[in-house]
Amino acid sequence: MSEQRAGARRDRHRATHSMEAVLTEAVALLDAAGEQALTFRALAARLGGGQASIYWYVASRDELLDRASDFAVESVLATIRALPTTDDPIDDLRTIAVALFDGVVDRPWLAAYFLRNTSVQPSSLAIYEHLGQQTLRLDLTARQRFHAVSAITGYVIGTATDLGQEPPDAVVRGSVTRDAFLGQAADEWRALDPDEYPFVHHIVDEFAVHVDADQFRAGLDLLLNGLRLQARAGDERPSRRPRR
Amino acid sequence: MSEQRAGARRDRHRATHSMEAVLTEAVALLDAAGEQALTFRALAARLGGGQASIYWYVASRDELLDRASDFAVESVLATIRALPTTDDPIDDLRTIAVALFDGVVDRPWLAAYFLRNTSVQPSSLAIYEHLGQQTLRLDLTARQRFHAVSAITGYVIGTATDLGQEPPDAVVRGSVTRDAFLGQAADEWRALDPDEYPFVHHIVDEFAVHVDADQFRAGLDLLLNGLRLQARAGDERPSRRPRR
DNA sequence: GATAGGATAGAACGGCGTTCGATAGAGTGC
DNA sequence: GCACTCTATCGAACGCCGTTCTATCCTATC
Repeated sequence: MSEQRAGARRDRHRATHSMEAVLTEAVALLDAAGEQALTFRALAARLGGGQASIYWYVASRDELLDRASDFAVESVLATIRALPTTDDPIDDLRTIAVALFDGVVDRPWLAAYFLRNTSVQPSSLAIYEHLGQQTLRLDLTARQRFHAVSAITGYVIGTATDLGQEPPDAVVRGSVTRDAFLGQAADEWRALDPDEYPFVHHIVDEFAVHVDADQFRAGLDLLLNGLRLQARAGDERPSRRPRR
Repeated sequence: MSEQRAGARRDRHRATHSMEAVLTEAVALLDAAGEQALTFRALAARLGGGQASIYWYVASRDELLDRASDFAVESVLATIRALPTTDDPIDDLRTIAVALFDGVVDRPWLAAYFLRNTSVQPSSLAIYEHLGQQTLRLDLTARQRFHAVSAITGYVIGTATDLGQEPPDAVVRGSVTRDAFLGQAADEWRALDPDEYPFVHHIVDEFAVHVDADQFRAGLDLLLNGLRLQARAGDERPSRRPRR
């Protein structure tokens, strides 16, 4: 019995991890307080072990960040895979883009991952492929398809990074509502010289009440309408097609 | 004379800075080796003084980064201000967007700044205003203009961040050309299962020879064509206009 | 039982941002 | 000429960070 007690006492300061546990806790830290909150000390504390142990699973903090990000992207990919398809490839592109946006906008660290590793990691490449397959159903050249998918991902990730910014101070703590915060920023805009900033004054009321998701959707529709136009142009010009 | 020598000796280990010198050297460090190369120790060494002195000009590293970024954006803004205008507001939007892209794509740290401070800093707000003024010449609602300008900035900054990534290893040192690097990535794509990745195989040849600036321009044109379409629709529907 | 290797941890190192207290020099009032 | 103030600078230290080194425990295998 004394040996058992001694063993139990030893176990108390000895933790057992696993790759999945490491990544899950890393994602939890990232979600809680952003990229800079992911430290080996904080992660080790969550796992109940020492910092050095984490190095058995990853070689560096950069690799930890990459693996944790890819881990999170996998769930976004699963969502996208489960989306239904319609007979309109443009609509399907929109659906996929919205799903990608939704999966990234609340996780700024994830957006940075997409921008960090362009099409190197398997999950992000799979998302790229999913978008691309919809363009195969449109009458476009290979180059136009390449450009279209790159444009969509650039727009989605860029906008998600922009809109995903956490408000500077106290909106998170609930002491200030999002509307109040927007209203304050709008007031600063209204204080600008109207002759020098006519556009800012023109849209400040829209800005004050805007919804991020609507803003994203509106820009996405501009892009997709442009793409639809391009596909129709290809459709109506038989000279671009192989001779019959 | 002995007093003069003593004074000169004292001056030798006493540096005099200025806000402009601090920001200039900070930008030089950022350009040379990216955001993480901007350390107070490295900056102090460049300025020939102590680290603590820098805190007289900025309160923190974050503020240093913000001020250095705004300092750099000012030159982009100057470029944009000097651009000529035509009778086609869409063309002018394109010109401004390209200038913004060019000013940001070679400076990943600048793109991060745009994503960090959405329309808080004066220079980026001025660029926003410049884009917006072109939309005032189009037949759109205030909301449509707000969405259009947000979409353009999101696309430009997002794409610039993406394409501005420095190649992982040795392209910078010149040991590997950009084409060879692209070719290697393309070969990895070609090794994927064609049934699972039909789109990647479809566009891999375009990817292997693509030019970043062309890719950006193509996506921008999709966005602007969508916007032109929207403006024309507003033009052709008098019911949307005030009754005569 | 002995042995090998998978898995864990303590302690330390150097680098980082930041703070503190001291102080040199330039300007000001008398 | 002198005391005083304010601007600008600096060395030294603190605490946190990623990372490494080394020692150890635990488990499976023979």
